[in-house]
Amino acid sequence: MTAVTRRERVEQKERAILEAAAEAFVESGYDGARMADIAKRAGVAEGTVYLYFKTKTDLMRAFVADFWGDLTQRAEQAVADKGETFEALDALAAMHLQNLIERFDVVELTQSGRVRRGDTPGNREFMKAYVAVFDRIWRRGMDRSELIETAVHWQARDIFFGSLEYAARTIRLHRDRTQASVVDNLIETLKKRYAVTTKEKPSTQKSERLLQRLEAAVTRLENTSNRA
Amino acid sequence: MTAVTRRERVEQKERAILEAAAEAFVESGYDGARMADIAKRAGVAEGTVYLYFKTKTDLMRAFVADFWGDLTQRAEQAVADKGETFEALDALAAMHLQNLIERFDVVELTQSGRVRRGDTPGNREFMKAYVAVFDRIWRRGMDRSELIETAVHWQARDIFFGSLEYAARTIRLHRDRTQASVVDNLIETLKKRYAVTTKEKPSTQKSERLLQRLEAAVTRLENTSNRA
DNA sequence: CATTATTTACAAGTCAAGCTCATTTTGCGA
DNA sequence: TCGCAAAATGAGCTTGACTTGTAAATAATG
Repeated sequence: MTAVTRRERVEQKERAILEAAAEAFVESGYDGARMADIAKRAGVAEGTVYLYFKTKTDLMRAFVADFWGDLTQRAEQAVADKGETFEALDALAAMHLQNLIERFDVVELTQSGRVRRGDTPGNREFMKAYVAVFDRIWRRGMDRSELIETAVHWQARDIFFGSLEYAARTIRLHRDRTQASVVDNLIETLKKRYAVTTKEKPSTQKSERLLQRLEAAVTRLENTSNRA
Repeated sequence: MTAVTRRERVEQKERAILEAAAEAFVESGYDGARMADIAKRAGVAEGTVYLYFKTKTDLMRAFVADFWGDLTQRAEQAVADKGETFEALDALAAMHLQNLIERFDVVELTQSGRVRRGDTPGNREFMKAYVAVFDRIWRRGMDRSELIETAVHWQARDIFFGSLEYAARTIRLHRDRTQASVVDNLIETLKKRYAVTTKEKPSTQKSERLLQRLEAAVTRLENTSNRA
């Protein structure tokens, strides 16, 4: 418990403050949270907090970064054992939606990332590593030709994350609407648009060959019957 | 300019304050905007602002409501003369994306709608009338059987608005990515998933039957001509 | 171990910004 | 012109993020 080295003690206190902040932010939102309260929860004077985090904004940034870091780990686990592209996407979507719904407060914090005009909020800066999980699946899918060649990576990604975020809001408002159906629908939609259909193409090719043969035959027959 | 009746004067002043607030919010964001500055811009004492709007939050709410009101009008116009479901959706999507990109600052304000824990921010409260435009198109599409019967209205809506919002962010970050392609892709995706394919399904069935018949005929003819 | 130096902690105090309220000004009917 | 209610004012009040001068704890030095 009680650490020995200086470094350990410092890190321990930093964690304590961060945890206190997390509680406060989740309970009261960014504006609602009071620095004084966070200090008290961490068992530290108000001034001390500022030795570890320059501003309140900084504190929230750290908190949000932590959050997305955790999510990324979980996402990677959820996806690890999934071989086929849409299986992996399904797992990722289910995970993502679940987290969005459970911890929507934090997600909203992420996006409302206090901007005082001028400094880049990095709304999505936090999400970069997280989004990379999707990117990896997608790229692998392209390599394996499980996705059509004309698929535009970033457009698919926006559909994926965008619709899930909106769905999360909807579900929070109407508890009767199920997560599973959202994920199923999304995956179905992506499949219809982006999946390579190994069955369809060949069959049309076959019928085209057939058509050519028929046309040739008919032409020939027409000629012979005309001549006759 | 100078109004006559008391009522008119009051309304005029309210508008002046609202306009001043709009400028300030767009320039500096919610936090950056100063009530003192808004008052000065509107040519009014700071206390006066509070006679018209109870709080700063209220002021922003009014501003954002106005904004979405305008958008709704424009959306309705854009969609008015579009007959077929996906044509209308295409027009709406193009309009929406355009506005998201142009006025993203306001959209972000909408979502960061200051929450002091407890009161519903009504993120989407503003958007209700706006979203109704989509709903109308969709419902009509169902009535006309241009959409498959199993389509889930709200899920489609979330895909529509969610992906457009994310796409808007992406496009703002990478100016080279085009709006048109996003809209095309979205509509294509929705079609593949939700459109009733009155031509395709029956036609392929029909053409297959036709093919079979032709093949049989040709085979027969070939045989007879061979025999001859 | 004593002393000095440095890092860490503290909490009283500053400052800025949203909001209030006692007072003044304005406009209208009698 | 007078009276009075509605409208406007701006000097404070309050709150909460941040600063800063001071004190405690820890490390370095002789």
